[in-house]
Amino acid sequence: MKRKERAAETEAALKNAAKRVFAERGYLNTKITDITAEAGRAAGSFYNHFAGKEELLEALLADISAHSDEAASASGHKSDFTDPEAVRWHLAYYVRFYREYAVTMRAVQQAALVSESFAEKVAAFGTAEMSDILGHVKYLTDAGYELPASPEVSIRMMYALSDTFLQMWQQQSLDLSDEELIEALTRFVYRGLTGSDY
Amino acid sequence: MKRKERAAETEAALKNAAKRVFAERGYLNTKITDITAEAGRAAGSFYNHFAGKEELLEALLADISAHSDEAASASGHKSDFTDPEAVRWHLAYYVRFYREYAVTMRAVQQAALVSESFAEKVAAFGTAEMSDILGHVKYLTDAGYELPASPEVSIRMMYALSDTFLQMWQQQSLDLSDEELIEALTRFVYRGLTGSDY
DNA sequence: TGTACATCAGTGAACGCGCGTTCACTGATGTAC
DNA sequence: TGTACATCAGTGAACGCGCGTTCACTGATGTAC
Repeated sequence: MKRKERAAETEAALKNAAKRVFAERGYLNTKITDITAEAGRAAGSFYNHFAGKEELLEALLADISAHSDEAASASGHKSDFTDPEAVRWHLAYYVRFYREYAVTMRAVQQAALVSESFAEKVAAFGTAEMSDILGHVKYLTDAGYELPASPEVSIRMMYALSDTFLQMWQQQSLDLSDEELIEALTRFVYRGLTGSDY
Repeated sequence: MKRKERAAETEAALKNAAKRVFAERGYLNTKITDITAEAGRAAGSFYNHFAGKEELLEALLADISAHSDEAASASGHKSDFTDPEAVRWHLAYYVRFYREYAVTMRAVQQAALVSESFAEKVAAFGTAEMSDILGHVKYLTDAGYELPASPEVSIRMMYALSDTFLQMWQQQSLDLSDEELIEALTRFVYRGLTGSDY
């Protein structure tokens, strides 16, 4: 079984090389030969493993789902958003997630600009996350808090904020520690949703 | 002077065609021949007016600055952010701006993924807007409000929210009227910045 | 005002570069007997 | 265990497609006299 091992090694090398190269110059700017060169393999080798750049990206995406599924329903999960700690927990989770998979996430977002199928994936991912949170926000309205808009719109604002701000943070390295970042987001979001401070 | 007129007409036709085509399939997906075809001109004609797709985009961007300069320091400008109306005014201004120039703005953002020089333009635009707002936010700290984070970070959160949410709104047409959109943003931002409702 | 020539905007076929993709070949690993 | 053959992962030069860009040409507009 040395053959399959060797193939698996090459496939892993290509995926890791791709992540490095995507991080450096972006998905759209990356040529297939950039990836194979970074991985130290011949150009032709790529096609033993992937039909093209898009399929490689799908493989990277599949890796994420695999890992994040096992971490789902993680311990400490609080769903009552009247408690600022519940909001903080979710944002912290998101920050950790984003940090770990930032390269692939950004690559997928870039691919979505050019490929219909990736655009759909991104949209689906977004709505999945949103429906997750809808229940949490219900605690707020039940407790008499007035959201800034409808629950759906409020959540989308929350995501718009978190997502883009995290991106800024990663790229231009606002010099904020993880804790400061999470604290800033939590305060802004909690205030925005509830209309009151904590 | 019929010659210059004709040239100006063609140039305008190319720019308008480009905007239409960018809106339809995105800047990165657009070929030069897509633009010339949409404009009803021969492919070669393009190069009488622009050195390439990037230069055309720069021309579109220049059009924006030209128009938005004249609208700058517009009437009704309020800078004291302790007044929710001042926040609303700025967000409304931003919404109008974004709606009018959405196509070009999105094209520039896409170009920034692939071109160093456009990435710099985007960054510069962002920091320019930010320094604009810094003074407005000072009213809040002076009045004893506690921002969710440092002024710079707070403003970046405000922009992250507004920018991305507007993009969502444009693309997937959340069915919100202009007024509802502005109201939702204003409440979320005002609450986020001040920690109190209005 | 008329004529001869120059210049310019526009045309579209042709060219050529860049890069994705293929394919004949190599050497190693697996299989059959 | 050994031998002969088959299969497979990897190689990299070559191929060819797509698209940006060029350029010889056309017809119209401008200029000189």
